[in-house]
Amino acid sequence: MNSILSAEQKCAENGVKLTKRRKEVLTALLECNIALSAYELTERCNQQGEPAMPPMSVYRILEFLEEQSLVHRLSTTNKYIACSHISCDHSHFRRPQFLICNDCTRVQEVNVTPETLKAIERVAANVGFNLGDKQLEVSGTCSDCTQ
Amino acid sequence: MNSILSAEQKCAENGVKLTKRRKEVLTALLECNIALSAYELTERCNQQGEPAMPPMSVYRILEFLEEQSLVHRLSTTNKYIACSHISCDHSHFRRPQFLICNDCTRVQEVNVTPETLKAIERVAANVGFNLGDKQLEVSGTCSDCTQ
DNA sequence: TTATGTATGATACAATATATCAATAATAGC
DNA sequence: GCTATTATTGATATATTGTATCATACATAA
Repeated sequence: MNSILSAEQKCAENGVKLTKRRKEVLTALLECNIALSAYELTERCNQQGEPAMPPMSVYRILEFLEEQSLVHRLSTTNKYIACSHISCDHSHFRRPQFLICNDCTRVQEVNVTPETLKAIERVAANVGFNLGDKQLEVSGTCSDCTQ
Repeated sequence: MNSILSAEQKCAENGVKLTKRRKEVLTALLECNIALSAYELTERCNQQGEPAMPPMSVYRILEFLEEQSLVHRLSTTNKYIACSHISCDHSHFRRPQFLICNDCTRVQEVNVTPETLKAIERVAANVGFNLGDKQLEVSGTCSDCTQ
């Protein structure tokens, strides 16, 4: 649970706090290591002995964790996943590119390459569109499921 | 409403039918020219004089229209938009890339370029991931909203 | 210690999506 | 044309997901 320490530190730097409840949610996400919906995550939290966590709180906390870049929201699936870079030092990553497996639902986080970004930007610029995205989500079949 | 004719023809070729109800839904989408949620679309359909269309039917019909590539589902926003190529002859387009404006919600459909696809595939292949996606969705600011 | 802001609890409800079965319409085969 | 079969729609119930709101607790600074 080194990640929790890093997360705590990161929050401190931003002048916000990783409270007990927030830790619970982040820990649940880190432990399961897959993408979960808000309600699935609520269930997980409530399987621990802690006082019951209502979905409303989970939504609020997820919003907070996302602002702190501790979790990512996958908008194509409406699920949340812990950032795979929590324990890394350097705070400036390239935009994330999520590879979502249609079979096992596993999600891998890699970096959008400059070439990809450039290629997408070029097409957008053709019609005067300004890219504002922070992330890319694509689905397919992961290595485990490609036999 | 040339598009409706093309759509009818396309369905005929596939051995399926563009029924009255399906036409209603497709027409509503074509007329408004923006992306709508299933329920928003339901409302639109029910503003016409036709017998009330329940949401359940709209969901079913949207599924059908999507299979026929007459409408696209934007998974990042959970909305539907008419394909901008319904009246085109050539049936084989490149995968669509949707440019979703965060300000006015307008959606432009362009084609994913081979370079983009290649760039994304390369990164995916690095971790043994097989791309299965049919479309790309990115958000930002459209030309109208960029003053 | 009081005031102020932040975080959480507790409910209610809105919005979105699916399951299921009955009724109707279309079509093929006779 | 008539019946068996399938496809489509109607009708209803319910599951799932997400937000609004106000009260309470908690921390921190003055």
